[in-house]
Amino acid sequence: MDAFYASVELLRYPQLKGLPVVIGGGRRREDDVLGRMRLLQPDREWTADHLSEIPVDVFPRLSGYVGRGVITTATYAARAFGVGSAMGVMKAAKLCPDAILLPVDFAQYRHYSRTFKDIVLDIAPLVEDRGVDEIYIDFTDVPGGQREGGRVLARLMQKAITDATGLTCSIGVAPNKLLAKMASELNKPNGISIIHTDDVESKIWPLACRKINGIGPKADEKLQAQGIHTIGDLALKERDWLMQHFGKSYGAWLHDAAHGLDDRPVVTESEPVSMSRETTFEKDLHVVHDRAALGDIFTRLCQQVAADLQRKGYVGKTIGIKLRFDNFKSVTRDQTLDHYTANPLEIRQIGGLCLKRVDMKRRLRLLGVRVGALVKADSDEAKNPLSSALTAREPAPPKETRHEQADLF
DNA sequence: TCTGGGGTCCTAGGACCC
DNA sequence: TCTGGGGTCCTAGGACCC
Repeated sequence: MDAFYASVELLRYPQLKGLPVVIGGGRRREDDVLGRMRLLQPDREWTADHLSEIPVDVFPRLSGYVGRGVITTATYAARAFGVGSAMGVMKAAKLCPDAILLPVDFAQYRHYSRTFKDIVLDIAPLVEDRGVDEIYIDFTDVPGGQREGGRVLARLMQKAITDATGLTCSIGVAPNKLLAKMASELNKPNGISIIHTDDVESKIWPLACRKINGIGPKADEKLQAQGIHTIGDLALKERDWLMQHFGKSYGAWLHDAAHGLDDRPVVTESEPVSMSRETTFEKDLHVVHDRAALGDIFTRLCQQVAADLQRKGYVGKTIGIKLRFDNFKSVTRDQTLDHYTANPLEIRQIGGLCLKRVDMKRRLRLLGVRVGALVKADSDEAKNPLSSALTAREPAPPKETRHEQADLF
């Protein structure tokens, strides 16, 4: 298989190029720079067509920020200050107070995401969705896909995307998904990189292990402790040794990944497994003291997740809740029903039972509701969950660990 | 000044069945 | 009489990704 990995770069203000900019935070509508321009210059029109005319000094800075938001992404100039994705905004503000802070705008991202994916689908039909700004493409059977090792097709896509959206796009080309994704990062932004099997030693092995999609902070820490820093270090380790230290499955995968091996297909269709809604409070809430507020938030989350299910046409039979305490420890509880539902009242009721099984001695910072084990609302399974499981047992009743405080919830 | 929200997949133990 | 083994489902937690 030949794979592309393409990701678009979403910064749309040319006047901010080269400046430290972070996107993230949240809950602050006054961050809307177009709104500020309408106030500053009400005599003329300010729409998305005029983004490039907004003076740099009108954009809000990190320094004034108050809240619990995190950074979604940052420009390279901002990263030079040590600011990066997933970092708390308050911490970023300390590192680089003058950086420009842009709010996340999911409605706009969805729009550009759709355009980006539609353009690629027109050119190459086998596309795997990896979130708003990323896709894998299997171009093995695309006519002309092999010209210049894929570079011609990659350039064509880049041009089509930029013409339609004004966005830049980085593309990696390789024999598989693992290498295509790594290739795409070698030449950002708006680059094209091609990696062949023979290039793994020279182009991949010098990279840090973290660059492999699937090695996160925990695995990396463990690898570092073993003196394994680069992918080359990893490739030198015996398969058996890795399996002993990292588990049979993960160890074998590490070994394959370090050698650039990956046989996962590009998956064009998939069904959702779960849907959830969660929220972090502006201030930690106390189960007793803030009982009414928590109850309202909980009800709203149940309504939201039910609406999501109904809008997308799914029902689920595992209802779960998630709590995060003030010490950042999380717990989850769930319960599986003998039928499927997308009913907010039922989700709320079962979720309430799950809550009672949690020991609430600390203040809460997050509450979430999840519905899993999804099937399509119009499927046979949804109408008669026992039809495909005539021998189904009565699920074991959840442990009756009731906690008095939770009753107040 | 800590640490969002929405997901997927894996592991591991216990229940239960054959 | 102290003792199977395989398979699936349920639950909880955690790693990881975008």
